[in-house]
Amino acid sequence: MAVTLKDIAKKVGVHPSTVSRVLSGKYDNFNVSEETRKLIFETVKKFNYAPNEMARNLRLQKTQTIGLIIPDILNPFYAGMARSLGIECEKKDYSFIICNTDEIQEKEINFIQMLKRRRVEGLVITPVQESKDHFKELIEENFPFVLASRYFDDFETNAVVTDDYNDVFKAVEYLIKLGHNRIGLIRGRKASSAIQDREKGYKGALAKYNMQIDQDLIVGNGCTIEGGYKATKEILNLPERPTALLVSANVIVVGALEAIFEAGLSVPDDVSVVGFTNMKSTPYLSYPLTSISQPIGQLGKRAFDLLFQHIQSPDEQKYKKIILPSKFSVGKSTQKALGS
Amino acid sequence: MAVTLKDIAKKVGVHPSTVSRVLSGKYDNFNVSEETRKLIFETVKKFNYAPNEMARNLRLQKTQTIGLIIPDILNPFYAGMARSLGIECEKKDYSFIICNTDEIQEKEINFIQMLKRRRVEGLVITPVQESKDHFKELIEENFPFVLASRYFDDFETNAVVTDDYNDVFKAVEYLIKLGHNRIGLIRGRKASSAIQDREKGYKGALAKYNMQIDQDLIVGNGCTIEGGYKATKEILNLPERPTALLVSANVIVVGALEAIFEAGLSVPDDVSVVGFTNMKSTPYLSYPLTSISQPIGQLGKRAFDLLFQHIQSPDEQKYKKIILPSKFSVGKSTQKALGS
DNA sequence: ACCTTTTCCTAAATCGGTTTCTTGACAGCA
DNA sequence: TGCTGTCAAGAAACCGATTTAGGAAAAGGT
Repeated sequence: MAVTLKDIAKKVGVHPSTVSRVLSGKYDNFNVSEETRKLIFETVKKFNYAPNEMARNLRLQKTQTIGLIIPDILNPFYAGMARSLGIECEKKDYSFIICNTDEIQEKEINFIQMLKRRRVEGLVITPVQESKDHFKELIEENFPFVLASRYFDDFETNAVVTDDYNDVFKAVEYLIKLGHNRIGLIRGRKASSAIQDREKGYKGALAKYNMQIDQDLIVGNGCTIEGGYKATKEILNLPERPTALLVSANVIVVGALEAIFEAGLSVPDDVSVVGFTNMKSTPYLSYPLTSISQPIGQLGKRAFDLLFQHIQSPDEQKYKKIILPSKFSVGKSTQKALGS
Repeated sequence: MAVTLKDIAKKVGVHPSTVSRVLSGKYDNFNVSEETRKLIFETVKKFNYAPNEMARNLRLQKTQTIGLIIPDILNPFYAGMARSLGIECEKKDYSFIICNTDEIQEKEINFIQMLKRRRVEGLVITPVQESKDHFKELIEENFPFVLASRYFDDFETNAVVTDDYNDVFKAVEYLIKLGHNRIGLIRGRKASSAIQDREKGYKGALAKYNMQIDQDLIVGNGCTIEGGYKATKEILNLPERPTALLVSANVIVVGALEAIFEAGLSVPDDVSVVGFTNMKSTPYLSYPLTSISQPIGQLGKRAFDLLFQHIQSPDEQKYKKIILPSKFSVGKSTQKALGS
C-alpha cells in the first residue's frame, strides 16, 4: 500500500528513527550528516512519502481534529458558523467533523460519544437542551468544549452567544416607538436558551413601556419554515390582529411572510416585520427586511478561539461566556403604526 | 487520561487480548468463560471505557472517515449535498471532513494531500477544474473518489452529476415556446463542466429552433450574488434587451433579480426569469420562481453509494458516471413574450 | 598513546488496540 | 497410567510513527 517511513529508511539504508528525526526537522543540522539528510529528502520526494497521521496521532496523543455538533447545516446560520470555524481550523492545521442533530437529543449524545471515541480534541456544540447531564460529565472530565449560540444558565461552561435579550429588547423598543402596541412574537424552539432569552427581551421591552403582555401574541415552537407559517397564521387569525411581528429565528421568517401574504396582508402597511437574518435579501420581499443581524462569523471564530485555548492549556481552564452584540438594521419591512 | 483496554484488563485480572476478544464479540460464547465475560462487561461499564479509535484504526488500517471537498458550504447547494452525504455516512458508521476550496485550485490540491495523510478512505469532490493532473494521480493509485456535480470529459472517473445539458435545453425550449427570441444566459463559473454543459444546452436549444446565437446575450463568470448582479446589469444595458433570462447557477439569481429591479423592470412583465434552485421561495419575489430544481439530496446519496462501493471492493472498480435529471417547475417568473 | 568529546546513527520502548499462535489445565477414554 | 481433545486465557507480533537512551567511530586534546 502506501509508502511508510520504514520503506524510506530501508531504501536509504538507515534506521527509521533517523528518517523520523530528519523529517521532523527538530534536530536540524544536528546529529545527522548533511549527506544523509539530503538522501532522505530525495527519497521521500521520489516515493512521494506522506506520513501516516493515524500512527503519528496515536503516538503523539492528538488528532488535530475537533467536532462540530449543530442542529442542521442547511440552516444558513449554522452553515455560517461552520464556515468560519473551518477558516480558523485551517489556520491551526485542524480539521473538523460535522454532525447534525436535527434537534434530537439522543443524536447529540451519541455524536458526543462517537467523537470522543475518535479522540477529537474538543467540541463546538449548539446543544439541543432537552437534557444536560452529559455536559456535566464533560466538565468533570475537563473535556474541552464550547457551546455556541446557546448556553445553560445553571452551570458554567465555555460559551459564545449573541446578546439575545438586549438584541430583541432593542428591536421591540423600536417597534414600540413606532407606535405599535400589539406586537406579536413568533418564537423559535422553546427549549433553546437563545429563544428563551429573546422572549424575555420581548417581555422586558413591553414591561419597560408598561405594556400588557398578551400570551396570545406569543406563538410558535420550532425552527422550520412550516412552523413559522402555522404560528403566523394562528396569530393573524386573532380577533385583534397584531400590527407588528418579531420573528425570533432566521428561517421561520420565510414561513411568516408566506402566511402574511396568503392572508392578503402587506408588509409593512398591514404588519411590520422584524426578523433575524444576516442576508441582504429575503424571500417574498423586494426590499430589505428590518432585522437583527447576528455576527455569525464571529460566533464561529470566537468559539474556536475559546476551544483552542482550552485544548492548549487544559489545566488553567476558566470558563468564559462571550456575549456578542448583533446589529439592528432598519429595512423597509417596518413602519409607523396606523394612527400614531 | 482516558481508560484504556489495558486498564480494564488489569482491573479484571486478565490479559488485554482477552478483553479485546470479549469486546469485539467475534468469539462470543467461545474461548472465554461466561464469568470472565460478565466481569469484563461490568468493568467496562463501570469505568466508562471507550476504545481509542485511533489505535483501532491504525491496527485495522481504516479510518471510517471520508473527505468532502466543495467550493463553499454556505452555498445551499453544497450544504444540501453535505447534509445528505452526512445521512448516508451515519448509516455506515462513517464520518466526514468538510473542506471549502472557494474555487481556489491550490486549496483543492492541498486539501487532497492533507486528507490523504489523514488516511481518509475516500473523497467526494466538486472540483475547481482549473487543473486535473492530481485526479489522474488518484486514479493511478486507485484511490477512491467521486466527483460531484462536475466531471472531466477527457478521462473516466466516478461521478454523479445532473443532466445539465438537457435540463437547460428544456428550459430554454420552454422560453422559446413562450415566444421569447432574445434569451439571455447569465453564466456561472466558466471553468465548471456543469456551467459549460448548461451553456451547450442553451445553444443547443437555440439551434434546434434555428435561432441565432448572440454572444452578447451570454454573460457572467463566477458564482456570487455580486457577479450575477454585474452580469445582469450588463445584459440589461444592451441596445436590444433580452426578454428572458436563464440564470445558470443558484445563488446568482439573487444578484440578477437585484439588477432587474434596480433597472426598474419587473418580472415577468418585462423580463421572464428561469433560475436554478430547489427552494420554494426566492429573495425579491413574492411568487415562485420558474426554475430547474436539482436533485441535491440524490447527488449526495449517490455519491456516497458510489464511493462506498469503491472502498468496499477496490479491485473490481469500474468507473461510473451517474446522471440525474432535474425537475423543471414552472412558477410565475416567466410568461409569454410580448406580441406573441 | 590514551582519554575525552563530538558526530552520526541504531536500538528499543511506546501509543492502544487486534489477532494469530501457543500453552496449561482438565476431562474423556483405552 | 498415558494419550488425546477441548476449553480458557496468555504471549507476542503488528499497525506506523516518535523519542529517549545508548553506542561506535572519528576528531580533538595533552
